[in-house]
Amino acid sequence: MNAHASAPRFLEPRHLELLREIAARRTLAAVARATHRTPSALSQQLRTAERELGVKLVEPDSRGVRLTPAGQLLAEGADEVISSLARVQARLDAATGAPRGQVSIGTLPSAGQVLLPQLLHRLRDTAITVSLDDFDIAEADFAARALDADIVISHSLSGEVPRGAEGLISTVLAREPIDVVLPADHRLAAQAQLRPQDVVDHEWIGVPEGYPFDAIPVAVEQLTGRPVHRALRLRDNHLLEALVGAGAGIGLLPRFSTRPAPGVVLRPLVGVSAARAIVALSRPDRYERLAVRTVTDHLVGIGAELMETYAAT
Amino acid sequence: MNAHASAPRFLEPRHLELLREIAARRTLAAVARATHRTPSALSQQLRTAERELGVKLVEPDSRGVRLTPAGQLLAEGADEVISSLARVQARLDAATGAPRGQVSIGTLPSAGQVLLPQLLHRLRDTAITVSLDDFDIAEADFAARALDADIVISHSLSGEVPRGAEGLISTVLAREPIDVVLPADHRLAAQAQLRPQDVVDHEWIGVPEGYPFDAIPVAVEQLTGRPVHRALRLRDNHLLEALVGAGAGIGLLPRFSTRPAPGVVLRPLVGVSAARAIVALSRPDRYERLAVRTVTDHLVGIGAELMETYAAT
DNA sequence: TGCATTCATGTAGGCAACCTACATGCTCGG
DNA sequence: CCGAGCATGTAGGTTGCCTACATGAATGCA
Repeated sequence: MNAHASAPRFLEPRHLELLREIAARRTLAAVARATHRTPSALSQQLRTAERELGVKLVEPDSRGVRLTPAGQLLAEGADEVISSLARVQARLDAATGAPRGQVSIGTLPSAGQVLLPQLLHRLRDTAITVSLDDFDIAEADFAARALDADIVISHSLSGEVPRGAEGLISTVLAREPIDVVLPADHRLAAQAQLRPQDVVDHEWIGVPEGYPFDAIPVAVEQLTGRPVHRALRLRDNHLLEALVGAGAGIGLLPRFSTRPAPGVVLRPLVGVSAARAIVALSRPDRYERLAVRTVTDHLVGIGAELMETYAAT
Repeated sequence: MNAHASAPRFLEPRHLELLREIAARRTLAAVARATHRTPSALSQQLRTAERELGVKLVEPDSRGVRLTPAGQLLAEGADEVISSLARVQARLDAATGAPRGQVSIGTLPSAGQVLLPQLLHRLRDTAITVSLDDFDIAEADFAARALDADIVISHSLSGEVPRGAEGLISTVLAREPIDVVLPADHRLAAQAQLRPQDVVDHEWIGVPEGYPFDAIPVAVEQLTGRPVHRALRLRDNHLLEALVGAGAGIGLLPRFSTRPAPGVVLRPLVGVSAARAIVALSRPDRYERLAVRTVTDHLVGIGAELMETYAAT
């Protein structure tokens, strides 16, 4: 653990980032998958880092590896260094005028559907390119995606920031009402708006437990003191809409991203808090990049336009 | 100036440092000399940096180069990044227990003579190695040496920090009286201490103009209103002492670093400020390194011991 | 208690990056 | 007008990083 061979002038950001990734993902293989490299490459990098620094950075730990205290220290320092690098780069980009580079976005399908077409339009003729991933997951899992993507478009019904997003930069893009979706010939369709006691005794099509939308039927149950019967639990909004149209029950859909099909109608739900916050999440060091900030700013603008559009109607 | 080819994940510290060096040294050839590389290597690095960033960083400027605004921006950012890297490294070193690496010291010969033997002794059995350079130069030139060395041991008669050392970390290591050196059989040798009017009319052996010690005869001239006659101007203290012993005149020597030869004696000079501050200078980013701080701390300790030793006698 | 899965790590070879040596061309000063 | 000093280009060697593949260890399930 001695015999350090002519250490390079600097601690290498490459190594720091690797350590941070290991700290976050717990296993070399996971880091390798996330960074599109082989575990072998990472293992070799670790060894050269250890050789350069003269310290052990990882230890075997059952099936995987564990950071040594020294490794952990560097992993923590990584944020500081990488943020500083990104800050300088951002200043350069700002001076050069045009932010550049690839911004990776992970998004809910429903929110992405209304936000991203506009975004791509706005990014046309800029040096920013976008890579996309989409997923529909439990509220608490959105934060984990901020490891992979520069910006995660998530939603929260519990407040302004999704659970688990502590330590992330979170920006509210819009507040979107969640409406009740009914067959057009449903008895309740005659009412302009619906109260909890109107809907509690009908057959529901819900979402899996832990999914944000589930907060609404839960609130209805608490308010009325009666159980909501969820006949089905689905993730995909369009599938749900189709089933509602087929008379399988009533459901909930976000207002902006739903253009009701002929057989169904949307009705506002009043008397419980029935809205979601659409929130962009970023890890602080990723948010230092000007391109990332720029995209986030655009998303804020698009969200504001969206709310205006619907407020006007 | 477009067509950026898959920029690496990070701004490279290597490039930032290069730009900072160019900002400081004004010419590629000078940087090449200072970093022991060829100008060609630097030129190529610049081109790759420009390719990666998609910005021109330098422009031809008469015989040399000049940083573009973008280059200047990055050169300024370099301090931030490199300091941050060094800070993390310092934390690692502190945790590992032992600071490591090479610390380059540039020093005055006289101060080095009394400080460095002790320093090397203290660094025995540590992982710190020292490289040395020595020079005897004008007070205002010491700061420039902080570009090359991690620690510059300099001195100032004008105050606590040498002129030109703004922006550098400066640490006072010791205050050393400057005594008058006389032939042992000189008439003034009978006095325990000497006043300006005692010495002004004798033949002096001085230092080149601008050198710190010259401040003392200048003060004597101002105080007495009479000119000091400098028969010779020398840099080397031992040479001066030998010539004083040979009766060529009287001179000034720092007390700690002079062990008077048989034929000469030292006498304190009172009535003017006759002392120098021995000061360690470091560029802030270099000072972030734990090894550099450790060596500086040792120097402070050695300086304190030195003053105690002389106060006791 | 096997047996497949999931890790980490080692080796060999390709590919790109960096540097030196050398040559060329430009700019200034005598 | 010529030489000194500087930047830049090219060719070639060396090093470093990564993939592909093989090995070995630990885990969890039948």
